[in-house]
Formats: sequence, structure tokens, C-alpha cells
Amino acid sequence: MSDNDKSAAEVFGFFTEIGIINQLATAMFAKSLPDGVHPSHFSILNHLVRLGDGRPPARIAAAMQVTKNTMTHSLKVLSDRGYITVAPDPDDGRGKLVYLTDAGRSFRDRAIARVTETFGHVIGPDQHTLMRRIHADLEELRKHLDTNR
Amino acid sequence: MSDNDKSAAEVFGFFTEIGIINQLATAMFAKSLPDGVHPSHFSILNHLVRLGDGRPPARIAAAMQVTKNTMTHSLKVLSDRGYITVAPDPDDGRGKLVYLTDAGRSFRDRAIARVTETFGHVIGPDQHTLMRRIHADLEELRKHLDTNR
DNA sequence: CTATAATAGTTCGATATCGAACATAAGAGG
DNA sequence: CCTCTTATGTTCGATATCGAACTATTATAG
Repeated sequence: MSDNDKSAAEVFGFFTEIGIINQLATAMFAKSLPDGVHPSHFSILNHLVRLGDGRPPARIAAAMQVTKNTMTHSLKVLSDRGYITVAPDPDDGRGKLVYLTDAGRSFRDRAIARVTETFGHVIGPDQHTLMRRIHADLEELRKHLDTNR
Repeated sequence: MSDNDKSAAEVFGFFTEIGIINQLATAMFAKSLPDGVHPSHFSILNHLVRLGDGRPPARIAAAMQVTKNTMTHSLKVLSDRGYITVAPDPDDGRGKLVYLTDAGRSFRDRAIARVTETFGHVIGPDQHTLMRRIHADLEELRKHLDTNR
């Protein structure tokens, strides 16, 4: 095997591990969320709580790394459940703005409690140490990929 | 914020990084594959090349961490494209066995070349070093999650 | 100003994935 | 043998996501 092949295999193996971890974590996450609420929906609520609501769908879509049409769909689900409201942007005739409702905020809080509970059973001190050890590297890699895609 | 909250936030942040990296890598991967071939389809071909074909769908599904019905669908796609053949298992009336075709093998080889090319533009020596540094930790975490899910 | 380009959100059609329910076949216990 | 349980693959209905095309609005260039 050439050096080139070897490094390709390494890269491939690396992203395979990432993919499996992501899948296992997402599955755990999904199971700890109540009926019919998808992890992506929760992420939107969490994003709005952390960075503030009153944002346009396009910006949320960019932050979540999904397309605008996916965001349209997700916002419709959240709106039907009463977790957000979507209003026209008074300053831009094309745009809309997304606001959290009280139900949305409290749902997010309850979800966090349940997810914390679930992960607490699986993530012990050793895993915690491991995560802290490599977090900075992951962040750097994420930024690199995001910039150079 | 309590210690409990803090550690929950750390875990959350960690898996968020994993999720974003996975998404960026998968998107790059998908774009470097030819028309209509999904990363998951490629992974099945790659799995069969590396570990040998003549395997039942159920085992492939378990290895790929997807449900059996998803595997049924993916195998149909690969079969329609002529990359695999699926035959009944002579030793088990319920089962089937999946075999690679020559077209499947050569498609996999070409795909690897294209993917290597694409990632070569983005993954430099620094990223390579980083990946090697944390690969063992990721593997350990993956095994832990897989065992304790 | 006006024409062209860029942006926001939506709609349409397609695909990957899942959970639940099902039919068939193999295995285990009595 | 016969029954109960388990395993394999499929079908059905639902959901998340994407790419492409579209409408409406804003911004930019000449």
C-alpha cells in the first residue's frame, strides 16, 4: 500500500469512527426525547434559547447546517406544537422572525433534564476525561472543515 | 451552574462537535460520489470488499448500524444498479446472501479514488496529525457507547 | 430610475431512514 | 411430534432531508 493509500485509509477510518459515535449518540438522544420530537427540532429550540430568539429562518438554517427548505419544514413542526411563533420581519418584506413561546422554553428545559439523565447512565468519569482531552482538537478540526469545504 | 449542569453542557458540546464534523464530512463525501449513490450505499460495498461478501443482509445491517428494513431498501438500490446480487441462503430457508459483482468492485475502487482526491484538498498534514492523535480515544469512546447503549 | 443580481422563504419530487406489524423458517422444551 | 420462542426479510406508513425550481422582495450597477 502506498503512503497515499495509507493516509486515505486513515482519514476514512477516522471519519468512520466519528460517524458511528454520532449515530450512537443521536440514537440515545432521540430515545430520551418525548414522542415525535426529533433531535433536530430540539437543537433549534436550544439554539434559540442560547443565542436569543427573534432570528430569521435563514440564519437558523445556516447555523444548523441544513437547507432552507428543511428549516421551513422543521419550523412548521415546532409551530404546530406551539413551541415557537413565526412572524413577518417588519424591516424586511421577504423575511420572517422566529420567537420562542413559554411552552417552547419549558419543553427545552424538560428535554435537557431527560437527556442529561439518559447520558448520565452511560458517560462516566473516564469518558468525561476523554471528552475533555480531545474536545479542543475536535473544535479545531470542525473549524477547518467548515472553512475549507 | 451546578457541577451536574456543567458536565451535561460539556457532554452536549462534545457531541455537537461530533455531529457537525460528521455532517461536513458526509456532505463532502456525498458530493464526491457519482450521481445518486448515497454514502451509505458506498459503505455497504466497502464493507463487503473488506470483510468478504456472501453475507446475509441482517449481519450487514448490524455492522452498518441500520435497521433491517433500511438494509432491504439499500440492497435493492445496489442490486438495481448491478453492483451486487442477492441469492437465497441454501442452508437457511429464511436467509439470503449478498454477493459483489465485478461492476460493484470496480465502482467501489473508482469511488475511493474520487473520495481520496476530494479529501486530499481539505485534509493537510496538520489535520492528519490531529486525527492520528485522537483516533485511539475516539475508538475507545465508540466501543464504550456501543457496549453500554 | 431602471434593469439586473442577490436573498428569503416556499413548493415539489425524490430518497434514506425508522418503527411497527407481518409471514416464513429455524430452534428449544416438553 | 407439537408448541413457543427467536430470527430473517419484507411491507406499510411516517418523517427528515435534500436539490431544483419558483415567487416576492431588496440591493446594486449603469
